[in-house]
Amino acid sequence: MKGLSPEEQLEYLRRGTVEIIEEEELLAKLKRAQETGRPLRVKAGFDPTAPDLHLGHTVLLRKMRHFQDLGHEVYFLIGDFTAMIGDPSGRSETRPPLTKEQVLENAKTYREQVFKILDPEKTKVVFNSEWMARFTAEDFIRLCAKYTVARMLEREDFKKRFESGRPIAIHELIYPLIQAYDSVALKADVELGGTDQRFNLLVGRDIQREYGQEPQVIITVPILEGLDGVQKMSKSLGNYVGITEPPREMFGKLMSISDTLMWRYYELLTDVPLAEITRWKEEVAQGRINPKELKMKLAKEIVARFHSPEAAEKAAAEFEKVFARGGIPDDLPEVAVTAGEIWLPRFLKDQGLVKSTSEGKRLLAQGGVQIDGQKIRQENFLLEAGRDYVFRVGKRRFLRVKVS
RNA sequence: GGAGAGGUUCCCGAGUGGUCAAAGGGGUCGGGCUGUAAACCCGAUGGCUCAGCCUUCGGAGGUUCGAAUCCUCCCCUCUCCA
Repeated sequence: MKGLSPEEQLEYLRRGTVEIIEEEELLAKLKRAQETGRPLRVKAGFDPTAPDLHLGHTVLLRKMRHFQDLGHEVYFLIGDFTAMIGDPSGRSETRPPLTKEQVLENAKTYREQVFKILDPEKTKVVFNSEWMARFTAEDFIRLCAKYTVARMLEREDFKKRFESGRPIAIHELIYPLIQAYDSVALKADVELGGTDQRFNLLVGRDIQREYGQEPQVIITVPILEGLDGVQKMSKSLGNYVGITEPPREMFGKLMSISDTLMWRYYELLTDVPLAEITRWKEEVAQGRINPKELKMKLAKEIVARFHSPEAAEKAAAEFEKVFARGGIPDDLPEVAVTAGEIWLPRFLKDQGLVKSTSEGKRLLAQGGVQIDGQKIRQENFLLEAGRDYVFRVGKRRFLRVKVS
């Protein structure tokens, strides 16, 4: 990777980005890095409140990794100081401030998860409290003096709120300045962020200039759509694939995405060459490839990355068995019970297969409950001694019941 | 500080004294069709010891045979004026 020319590096980095401001500057920096042998300092900030990473976060992490593969230095910035302020980007609810212990705990989780993608050798984890905690009131006012209210109000959401008379707390206006100052403190050459960070990243350029530094290049990456294909992937929307999820879950979730979304995931979550993806699209359009095959391939690749190739193969085989051939999973949860007549709504609830007896009744009535492959609709069932039954509720909930 | 609007079931949003566990839409779940894709069709969507009962309409009281709907106080959000 290090053998690439600056032009080739730029090409490599361009994939899956929305915007690079400015490309010429990046090229110049890449050239200089190669000439001087001094790698670029690449920064990306993370909020210490959300240490549970999902595939959406990995779009950015992968871009960071790309820089590392090219020999550059990545600063994984944990915004513990800024967490006290709360980034106003997007939502409006205030977040509770975190304690030092919580921050450290979250940072630990970050490290565990993030290095599934980043190269630990080339990653420097830093906290902005390192420099912000020492920031004096005087420093702070000097920083504030370098930007104007009018410019701050150029940001889309501030502008809208201001024009419609909705409140903008002053600390919200400060946030971009602090983030920008982080770039000064780190002497960042490049800052990466999602498209929703665009404005903040741009402020970083201005502030660096004010402090006599060469402005950072900013690179924005798309916000990944969640499993629904519409809204951004997020834990609270429940449309995410967490990177610590078990292989089976990961695989199943990825198989349920739409074909359109599959292309998007290929582009942003894998290193499959774009030319290859384009070719596949044509072959699918011509009916020469069943998109399902490509989706399996995608799911396998992602599971393999976060678990192992073996785990991926196993997940794929089991998926085929259970969903394509109507079989049952290899290892399903088991319970031992005594023989007798049971009332299914209660039984299903007690076994955790449904949330309430009412839900159990509903599913039964709707044909969503199977025992040994037979749809069961009546609420009472006789468990015979010495037999095993396999319960299936909905598409994916299974339970083996051993009766004695 | 003053004036006004509003807080409804996961979300949006109807509902102004009984026929309201509460319209409609979204989401979700189940079934059908499939490739656990999309689209589409059907159904469900508070809980329970389930033809009945219990708990829900910001909170606490009150009026009434009966309240999400009326009254009182409180909490919260928003708009306008200062």
